[in-house]
Amino acid sequence: MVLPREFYDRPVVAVARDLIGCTLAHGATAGVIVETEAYHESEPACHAFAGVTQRTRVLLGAPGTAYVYRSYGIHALFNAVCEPDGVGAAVLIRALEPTAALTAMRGRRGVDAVGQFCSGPGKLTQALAIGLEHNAGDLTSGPIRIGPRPARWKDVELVSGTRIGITKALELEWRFCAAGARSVSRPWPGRAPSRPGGQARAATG
DNA sequence: CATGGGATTGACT
DNA sequence: GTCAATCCCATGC
Repeated sequence: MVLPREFYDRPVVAVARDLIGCTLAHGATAGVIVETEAYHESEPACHAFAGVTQRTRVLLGAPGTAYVYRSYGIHALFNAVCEPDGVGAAVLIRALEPTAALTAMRGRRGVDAVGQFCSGPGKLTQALAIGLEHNAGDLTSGPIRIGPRPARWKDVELVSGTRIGITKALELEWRFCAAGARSVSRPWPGRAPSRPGGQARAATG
């Protein structure tokens, strides 16, 4: 079961929220999405802010397409393109809770702890063997599959915060996470180390 | 054609 | 806490 193209043809922040709790699978490996960030051409942290280039062609393309790019020369980061064709917007998948083929993930990641398999945008692509060759692939018919929330994730509680690792548009609270998720990429911005959840706010919808 | 900058991670102090 | 690895892309000559 795969989410239809219409799911992605909506405001990117709504899609980022709704993707929490959904499943991401490639081959035998799979996990539940527990952390996302939204990016939109209207704000400068988005690659599409500067307009159409060869790099952003996919990002500005049809919703329900994979946008995979290399970060810091090392890591592949996976995004789901959103909003109508011609609008540059995508959801960055930042963390998963691993659910299938954990042995394969362990081998690819080279670490023992399940909590380290997919707790970051570069880690999950390595664990699921998602690479630049998947850029521009169709998420509704290709090898990478995003499915609806399993039953126990139907009413997942969300927290929101500001995005991570960027230098522009720092004020936007476009990062979403499943409350209590263990496999998150980084501590919540501004929270005290000894007080988990300190500045995280419950998402209103 | 040369250069600078990352939507990161892992190792080290 | 700091810092290097490493490469694609956008920009500017």
